Amino acid sequence: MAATMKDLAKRTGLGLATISSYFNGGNVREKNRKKIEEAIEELHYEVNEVARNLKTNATKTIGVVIPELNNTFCAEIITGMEDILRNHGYATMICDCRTDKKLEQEAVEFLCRKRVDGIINMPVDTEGGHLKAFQKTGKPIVLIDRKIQGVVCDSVLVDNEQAASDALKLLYEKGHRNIGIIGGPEEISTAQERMKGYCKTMEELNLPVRESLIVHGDYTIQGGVKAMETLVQKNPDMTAVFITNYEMTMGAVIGLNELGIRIPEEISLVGFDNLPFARACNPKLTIVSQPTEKIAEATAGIMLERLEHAGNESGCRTEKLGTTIIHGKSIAQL
Amino acid sequence: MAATMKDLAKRTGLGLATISSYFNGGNVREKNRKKIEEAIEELHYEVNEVARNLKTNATKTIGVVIPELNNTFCAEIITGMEDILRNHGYATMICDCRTDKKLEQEAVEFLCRKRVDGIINMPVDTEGGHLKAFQKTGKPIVLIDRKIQGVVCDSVLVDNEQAASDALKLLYEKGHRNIGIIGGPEEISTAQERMKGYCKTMEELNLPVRESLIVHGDYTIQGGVKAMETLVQKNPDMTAVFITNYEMTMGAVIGLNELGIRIPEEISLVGFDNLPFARACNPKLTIVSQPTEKIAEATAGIMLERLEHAGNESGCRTEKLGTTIIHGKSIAQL
DNA sequence: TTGAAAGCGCTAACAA
DNA sequence: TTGTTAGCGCTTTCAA
Repeated sequence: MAATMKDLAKRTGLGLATISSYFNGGNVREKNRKKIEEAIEELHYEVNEVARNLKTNATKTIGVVIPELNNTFCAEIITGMEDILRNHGYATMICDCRTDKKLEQEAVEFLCRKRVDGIINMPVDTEGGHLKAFQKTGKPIVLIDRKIQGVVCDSVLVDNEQAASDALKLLYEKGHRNIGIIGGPEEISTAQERMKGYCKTMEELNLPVRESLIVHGDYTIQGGVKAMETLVQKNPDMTAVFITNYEMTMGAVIGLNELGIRIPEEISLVGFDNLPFARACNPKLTIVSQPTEKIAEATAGIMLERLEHAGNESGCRTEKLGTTIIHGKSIAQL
Repeated sequence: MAATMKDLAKRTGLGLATISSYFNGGNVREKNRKKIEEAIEELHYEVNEVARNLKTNATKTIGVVIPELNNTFCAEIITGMEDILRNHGYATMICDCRTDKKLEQEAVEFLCRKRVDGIINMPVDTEGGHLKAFQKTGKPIVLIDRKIQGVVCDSVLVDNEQAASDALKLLYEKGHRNIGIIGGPEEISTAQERMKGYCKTMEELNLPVRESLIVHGDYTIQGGVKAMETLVQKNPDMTAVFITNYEMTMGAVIGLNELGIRIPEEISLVGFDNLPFARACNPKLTIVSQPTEKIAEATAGIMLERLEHAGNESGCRTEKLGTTIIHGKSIAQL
């Protein structure tokens, strides 16, 4: 068994409180400090956080529930958040729910039992029922990327409507009029917003919003491949496509390559996310880039504020971040 | 404050032991079972794992320490492991040490204080000093992907030498003789083995191992770009390059594209990892593919066995898995 | 089958 | 500055 504070006390002849005080930054006489440090060394003592957490009723751990860890967008955000939270003394417990509502619900319950101090969630269940029980504990919840109906809490979002609008206008300026879109799952707010941005901007530009130019993918690579095939087949006059997430962008490129359709000579493309991939494509892809680093900072920032100024219930904050377009060579000038 | 078992006891008029028994699958009279369930409902009771963990001296949590979460190879393995471990009742605590030895050491210490039941590590520090203290606790450690010197424990590896050899032979068969390699950091065992496979196979094939054909990259995208630039500049007669990890493969493709060098007409390529990326390249990349799913299964499997048959010290197991070549169109027939 | 009580390792209030 | 002590929420003996 590992050494305990009691062992340290016995070894040094000091009281438990002195030992505890040593670990919690209290005043300990220099001589005793030395004694304690020697004992720690000899006994290979390591604080037992489990016991500490039980006593202090705080775990210094934040639960993170995401749809898919194996997804660059998620991974980048998590990497950034973990870094910031760790630097503030908070650990991170990541649960990948594999885009499954039931697993998501289980993940939240699990984290609840683990008594995490807060939850960061990129939600799969758009109703938000999975968060209700946790919210009753009064601990903070921060939502990222996607809005949900039923839960009142902080969130960090991206201006998806504007992002889509920017992409469309860019294609328009280059002379494109028959512009297809590969949208996402209809129940996800980001997909709705990007689609709305497309439709609104098409109308603004006096372009007809034709049914056949709209395909709903499922945010996966294979979904992107299929969606591109459908678009190409249905729209012989289409000159450009806007793809609304990274996986489907990859899929769209695969689809075009496999159909032997040249980018941008035959079809122009505006993709989404993942700069290195865009750069590695030949020709380089023009993409809408989401500010993952800023999302991470904003999310961690809000969480830390809630944790450190608990009780300071200042209504719920919503941070909305802008996207940028990274120019490649995947748009032909018509 | 959240409800406790005491509250349930009070509410139902039962003793603490009965409540505990209910949660731990013991025999509880049907009538009391009902009462307890009602009380749980009313009080929104959730087991406090922190307290349970303190008492049972087990957290049912596995620490995972990796160099970079935002790396498909790592992310895929973790996703697979997490799934298996969760299905066996174990949670996962992931620490991304950002390829930093100091952070890696801190991560292990942190997990130690958190009293995780075991650690899975893709090591950055090849000396293994960071694991020494944890190993003294007698809890299991499973290493993935990379060997280290000082620590005797289970590991799950890939046959990197064979992987490199396969790639080389494939290029040789297609008529290539001046074959460059973009290797990894010299201290990492996977990089050493892949390099060894390259050198040995070149000799076997009676090809001179020329200094100028060997570049050591740093396993990053930008490193791949630079390495490819160097290789091309130094070797006008080089017809093919073998790249030894995914990030550098991406970098190599970017480098060639930016130099305006055509694949495979001017330079043939064998890359590493990430099938979707290879498929999205134009032309499709031929790659060495590592069995991430199998690595995940093997690692989780060994860990679970150690956890469930603790004390059954059967020496250390080393699992070595094979790679496969996925054929694309990035090799020219000379 | 159930209840009473001890104790896991720690923190913190209080007393010295 | 240090020691004593209670108790965080749970599991687990032991008795009933």
